[in-house]
Amino acid sequence: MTPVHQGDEDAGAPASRPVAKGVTLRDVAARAGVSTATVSHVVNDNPSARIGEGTRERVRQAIADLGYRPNIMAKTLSSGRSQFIGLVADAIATTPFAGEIIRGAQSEAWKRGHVLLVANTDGNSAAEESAIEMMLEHKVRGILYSSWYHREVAVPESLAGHDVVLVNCFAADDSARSVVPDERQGGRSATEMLIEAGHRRIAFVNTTTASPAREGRMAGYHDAFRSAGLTVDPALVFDAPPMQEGGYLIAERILGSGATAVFCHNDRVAMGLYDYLRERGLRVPEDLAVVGFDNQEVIAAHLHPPLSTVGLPHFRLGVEGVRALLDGPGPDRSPRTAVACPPVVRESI
Amino acid sequence: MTPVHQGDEDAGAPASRPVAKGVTLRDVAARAGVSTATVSHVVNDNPSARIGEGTRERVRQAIADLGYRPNIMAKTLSSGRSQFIGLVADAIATTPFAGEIIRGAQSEAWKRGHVLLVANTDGNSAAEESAIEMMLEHKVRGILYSSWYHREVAVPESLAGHDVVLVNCFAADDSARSVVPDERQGGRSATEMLIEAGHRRIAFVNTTTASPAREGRMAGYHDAFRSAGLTVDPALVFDAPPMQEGGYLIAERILGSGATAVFCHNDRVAMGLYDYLRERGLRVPEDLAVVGFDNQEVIAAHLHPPLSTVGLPHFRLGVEGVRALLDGPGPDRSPRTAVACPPVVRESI
DNA sequence: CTGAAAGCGCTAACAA
DNA sequence: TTGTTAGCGCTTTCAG
Repeated sequence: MTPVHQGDEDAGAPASRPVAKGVTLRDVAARAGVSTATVSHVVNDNPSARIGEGTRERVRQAIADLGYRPNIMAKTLSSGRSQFIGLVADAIATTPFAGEIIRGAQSEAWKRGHVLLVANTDGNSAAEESAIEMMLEHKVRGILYSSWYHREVAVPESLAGHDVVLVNCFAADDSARSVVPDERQGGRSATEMLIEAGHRRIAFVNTTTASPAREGRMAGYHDAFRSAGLTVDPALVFDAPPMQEGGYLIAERILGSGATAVFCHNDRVAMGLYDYLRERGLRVPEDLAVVGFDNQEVIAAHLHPPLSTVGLPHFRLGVEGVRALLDGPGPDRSPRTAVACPPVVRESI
Repeated sequence: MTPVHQGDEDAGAPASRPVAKGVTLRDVAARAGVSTATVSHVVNDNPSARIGEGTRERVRQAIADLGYRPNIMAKTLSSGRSQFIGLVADAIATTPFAGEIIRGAQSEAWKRGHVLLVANTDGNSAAEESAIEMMLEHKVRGILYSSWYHREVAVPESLAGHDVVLVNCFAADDSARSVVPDERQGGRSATEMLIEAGHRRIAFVNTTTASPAREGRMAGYHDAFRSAGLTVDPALVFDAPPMQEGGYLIAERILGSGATAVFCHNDRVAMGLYDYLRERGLRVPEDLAVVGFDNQEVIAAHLHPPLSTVGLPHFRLGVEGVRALLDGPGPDRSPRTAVACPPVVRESI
């Protein structure tokens, strides 16, 4: 803002505006006529050192004039604690899911004055090793180990002895804290949307793949029936590969089962189902009410009609991950934190 | 691997395995009976200092025994150069696009021994400012400023004077180098797929939004006709909002135009078109051949039939971005690098 | 309320 | 071929 006179002792200062390059604490101290310690104190608002308002002001001015910017490396080295949190992800672009986890973690880390060191490994364990190595070299405060889909993982050897929290995944032996989506509640919510709309013959297309999602959503489906005083008809429960093709191919059997509504394991399956129905001239929700799972934006919100579904809380998973890391185990914190999957009502019911 | 005897002078070494915590260069030097300089040289394979094979081996051993891990902060501080590259993104999860850019950049940065500091701003300029500030504090070697969709941007003030390359975006005045997709060639490739399949009445559904994509793909569409010795029929060129709804609503007019094929501005438009056709009992490609643009995996690969399209080279955009940054302007490097958009042939033609 | 000084872990001349 | 020795920029007692 203000034109700056470079210190006379600094020959060859290039030009007009404040040069951030190489301005150190010492330079600021010199210009303000105080010691480096004092500058450090005002920069960090150190409470244990009361600085006079006048001095404080002079220092601020000097900082502004010089365009001073603290050197984090030096700060970290000197203080012994870094502001880095590592996040290793097995995917980053395959689905928006991983991206949401990263966004959540980043947002929370940011708020608490930390910065995220992200590495994606694409599931390659060599890449994973070097990512972890890199993070450790940067003296990260801890590591978030995440998966783009909810599953059990083996925590890498190299992470032993470090502060780790598993995000969207968990260790069989709970050797590390973890934050996961509440699949069961999600399955229940999905089913309840249909029950509340008056449906009784509600089919469920589960995935063919063993996974926490498969078990959890199934349990939730049962929960919903039970607490509504209804009973599940096993003839209404199907298995299909968790993708468009799966939904498309199972459609005929669903129609044949006499179901008036169907809860699909995920949005892609629902999409395949839509395709089949449309080809037969059938309408959603008049001929068949549909609810999905995942809330994959590209799909769910843009189908005809827009698909009611249950969201996977990836963003919050990221947030809770860094909280768990930064706040430590805590007294009332169980090793596994379950984050709710929110129902998203659109027009397919 | 091998049980370790902690140095006798180090009282209270906790236990069994090598403790990475707090092992410094000096510790290694002591154990190997050499100076810290020597250790530094072998750790960095410093060519300007020839170290005897014996010494080298002893040092390696000491490193292994102690579980030594270099402290990057100290290294950076001391050497004056960091290995960080900043990447500011305006989205990270909204579409897989941004994710691909990040993946590409990360992959290339990694190869060259650098680590990416990613920040997503969600288009919020306050967030952007603090992200940039953070990166500058970390003394990044340079900054990649990216957009999830191809567009013109205003390079933030705060980036002035720093090494910047624009990824998937560009500055009107070319004040910074940039790497962008070759929309024109993409549009041409899309059209050519159809021409080569024998189509002559090829409709084009462009977007209603002014953008490099709109201009470029349109130019490419014309290019393809021209070089095939054909002429464009203006009655076959439509505009529609670049989403499912757009494709769905424009479908009737396309059908009415007598086109046998259509090039859609993007995959989502193609998806909407598919919806309409299916409802009318029409078939792709028999009744209408369709090609999209973007190659949005979730959509294109899973439509019935799978959609032929043109890919947006996000991964390579990321790669080229860090190359441009690390390799500098170079002699034969123009301010804007265009990366090819590869045609992806599936079954809709 | 403010300053002096000893490092944090590593690199890079320069000596030996 | 290897060791000595200044720092890099900042934090943090401990004095004054």
